Amino acid sequence: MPLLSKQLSELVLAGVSGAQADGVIPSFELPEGIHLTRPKRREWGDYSTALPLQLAKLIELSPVVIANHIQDYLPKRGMIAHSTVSEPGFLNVTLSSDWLCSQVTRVISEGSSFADIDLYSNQNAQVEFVSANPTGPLTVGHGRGGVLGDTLSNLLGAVGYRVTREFYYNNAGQQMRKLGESLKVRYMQSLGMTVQLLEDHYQGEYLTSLGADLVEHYSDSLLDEGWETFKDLAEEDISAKQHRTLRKLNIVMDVLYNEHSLYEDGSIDKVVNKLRHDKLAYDKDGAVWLAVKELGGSDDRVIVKSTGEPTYRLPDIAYHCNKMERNFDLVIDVLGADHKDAFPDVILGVKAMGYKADRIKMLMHQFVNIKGERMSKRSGNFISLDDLIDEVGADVVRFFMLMRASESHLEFDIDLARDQSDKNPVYYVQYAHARICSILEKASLAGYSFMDAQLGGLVHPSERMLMRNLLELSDTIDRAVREMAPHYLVTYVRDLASSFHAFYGDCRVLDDDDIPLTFARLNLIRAVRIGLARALDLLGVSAPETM
RNA sequence: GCCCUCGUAGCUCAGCGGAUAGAGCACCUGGUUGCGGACUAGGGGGUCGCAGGUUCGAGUCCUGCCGAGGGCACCA
Repeated sequence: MPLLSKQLSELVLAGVSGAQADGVIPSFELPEGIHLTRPKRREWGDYSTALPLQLAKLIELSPVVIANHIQDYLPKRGMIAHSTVSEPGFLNVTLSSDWLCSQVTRVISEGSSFADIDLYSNQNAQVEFVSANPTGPLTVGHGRGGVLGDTLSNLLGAVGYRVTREFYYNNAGQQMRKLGESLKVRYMQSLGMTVQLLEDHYQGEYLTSLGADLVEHYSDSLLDEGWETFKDLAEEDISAKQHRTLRKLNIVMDVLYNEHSLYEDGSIDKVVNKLRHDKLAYDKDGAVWLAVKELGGSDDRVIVKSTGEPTYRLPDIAYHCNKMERNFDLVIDVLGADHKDAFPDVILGVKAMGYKADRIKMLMHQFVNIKGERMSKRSGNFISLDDLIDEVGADVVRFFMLMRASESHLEFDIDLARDQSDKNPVYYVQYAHARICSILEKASLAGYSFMDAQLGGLVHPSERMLMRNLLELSDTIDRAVREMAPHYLVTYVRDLASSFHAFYGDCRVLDDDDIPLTFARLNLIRAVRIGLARALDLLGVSAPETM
């Protein structure tokens, strides 16, 4: 079904063109769509537009006069009950109750797909996120990227894309050698030998315990093995743990893409050769440089070190060329603030390779700051994503990670997150869902059936507000996708829960003295339940029937 | 020094160029002999960092400055 905003927009534009056809206002090219806002005061109706104010520049009439002309030609049947004009030139519309009720019926018949938008079907999207290297446990920062990427993927699915969730990891280069060496030291220490880690080795406790595990399984039989063996063992173990952590958050990747394969299949060489051939890469001081300035960027960068090893930029470019080869219509990189500055260089590199890189978008997120008395007991100031999930639960982690705009710093309040009371916004929303389930259960036991309900009479302000909020899900999804901003969905679901709780206080659902109203309200809350469940599902948060 | 993000109520944050800037928490006062009180109605609390500019209209766009975070490697 078309977006609520689009339907209204078309009606208003029909009013404009009607007025134009009669010569009441001059003719000009109509805009694609108009901007609607939810007015703050009830007497201004359900939606408002400042279109007359904007048109006043174009056509030399006062905004109020224009608004009145548009209003005269506004189609009044159907979704709009009536309209008003207010100073200094707003056009306000009020939705008809019958139309709202008909939409409740529609929501119930369409079920969980009621808000899906068929906008990008047959298009493929790829979302790359987390992309941690297999050198240690995932951090809470990875958690934010993970939840953002996964939820954005869900949203893309809701607008029709076929989505590939992808995790890119760097298992090549000197850092992996250091990982192997570090594990070997831990292994030897676990055998009682006196060896020390170097300063630039991986100091984490997880390698100590892995070293001990290796002693248990292999005794001292690995002593003659080189760092490569230990690297493989560490990589396997750490990767498995990373994905186990992600699975706890309901995140399952479709593709794991490793950097090493780009060396094996010649992609890296191909990039260097082509760039050199096109004079977009050159040799200097024994290294190969990418001519970023030539490409319109800031500073030239080394892509192959004088040691012959590529820097991370080169495989990144090759990897993104590979994405282009896979013909995705949309490619999104979810990156932390610490990695985002490399993105423009990669895009320039991809363009230099002859691809249309404007299909590639970046979703940047700021860091997570953990706040609270109850930090992890395990290790001082460092708390891993795994610890955090164990501490507060997956639903809370996902919800909290999505509460803020991604470009804002996120303060994760562990004390609030652990609080299983009304203070916690996750429970507030889930409680609304559970409450509805409880009423529906009670209704079912009392013998109410939903089949033949005539929906009407839902005219209480709380009912209207609830219906209106419910129907905004598709607009919310649309906007969240357009702006790559999943947090709009959190705002939506909190608003919907809030308007349900208000409705619950104002309007009793089960009322044996008014069966028609009971049926109508039962259907209303069934529809609201669908909306809550769908929004929570997109967020990757559970919608419990009891709590 | 240069680049990116952020700066809104005591705290954490929403706010799609429009009307009297909102929510949660905290604080104060009410509400259920009702379908789940994990609820709800109301109150106090604001120089939207500062200064210019664009606009009929700026928290929102532009410029400069201040502050916080991140980046500016032959690390990723």
